[in-house]
Amino acid sequence: MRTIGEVAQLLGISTHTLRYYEKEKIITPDRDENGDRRYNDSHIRWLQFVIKLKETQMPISKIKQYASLFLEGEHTTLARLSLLVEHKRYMEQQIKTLIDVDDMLERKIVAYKDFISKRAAKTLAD
Amino acid sequence: MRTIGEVAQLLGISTHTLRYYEKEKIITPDRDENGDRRYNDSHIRWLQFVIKLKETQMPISKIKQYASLFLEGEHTTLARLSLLVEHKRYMEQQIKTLIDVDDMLERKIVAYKDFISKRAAKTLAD
DNA sequence: ATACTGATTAGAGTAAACTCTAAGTCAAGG
DNA sequence: CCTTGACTTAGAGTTTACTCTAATCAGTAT
Repeated sequence: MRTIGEVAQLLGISTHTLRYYEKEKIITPDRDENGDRRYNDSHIRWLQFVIKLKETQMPISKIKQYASLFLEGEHTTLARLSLLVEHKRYMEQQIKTLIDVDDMLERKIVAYKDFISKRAAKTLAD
Repeated sequence: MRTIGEVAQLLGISTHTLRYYEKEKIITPDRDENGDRRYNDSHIRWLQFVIKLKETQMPISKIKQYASLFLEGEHTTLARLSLLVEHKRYMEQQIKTLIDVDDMLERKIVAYKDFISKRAAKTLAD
C-alpha cells in the first residue's frame, strides 16, 4: 500500500495530478487511519492503463466514462467493450495518419538535404 | 485567389481559426482592394501542410517557429531541417506507442468478448 | 520546543488552441 | 433605400488538463 508521493514517483506523474484524477473519479484509492491516500497494486495497474490511454490521446472525459462503467459493475461489460473498440479504431486511423505524415516529412527532409548539399557545392565552386 | 470563407470550407476549418493562424503569424494571406484576405495556391498548400502537422500533434508554437524560419529566408534551411527531423523522431516514437497500446487493447477486447460469450453460455445453461 | 517532511483540503491560476462577440464596413440584389 | 451576407477588428470567453497556493495537521529529527 503506497502513499501518493510514492505512486507519483513510481509512475512519473505529480501528486497534484493524482489528486486531480481522484476529483474526476478516475481513481479512488483507500485511506489509512490518518485519512491519507493508500494505493494498492490494482490501483497502480489501473493508473498505468490510464497513462497508456492518455499517451494515445484518449481524453480524460472518455477515461472517466470507462472508469465509471467499471464501477457500475458487470452489466456494463458490453458498453466498456464498445468504448475500447471505438478507441482502437481511432488509434488505427491515427497510426495511418502518422505514417503518412512521416513519409511526407521524409520526402521534405531529403529535399532539404539535397538543397543544402547543392548550395555547398555551389559555394565551393564560387 | 480565394476568400477566407472559401478556404475555410475547402480545408474544413473555421474562418475564426484562419484569422487566429494569421494573428499567430502562421500565415499571411494577400489583401484585395477592399482589404479582404485573399489566399493563393501556395497559401493553400502551406495551410494543408500545417493541418497535417497539427494532426500529428505538433504544437502551434513549433509550427509558428517553422513558419517564421521560412519567412527569414534561405539561410534558415538547416534550422528548418532539424526542426522537421526532430518532429519526425517524435512521431516515430508516437507510432511505436500507438502500436503497443493497440496490441494491449486488442488483448483486452478479446478478453472482454470471451467473458461475454462465457456469460451467455452460462445464462443459457441456467 | 521547533523545524522539517509529507500529507490533507478547497479553490485559484495557467497554457494551449481555439471560439465567439460586438461593433462596424462594404458591395450586390430586390 | 434597405436588407442580406461576407468581410473587418480587438478583445473576451471557453475547454482541457493540469498546476499551484494557502492553510492546516501528523510524525520524525535535532
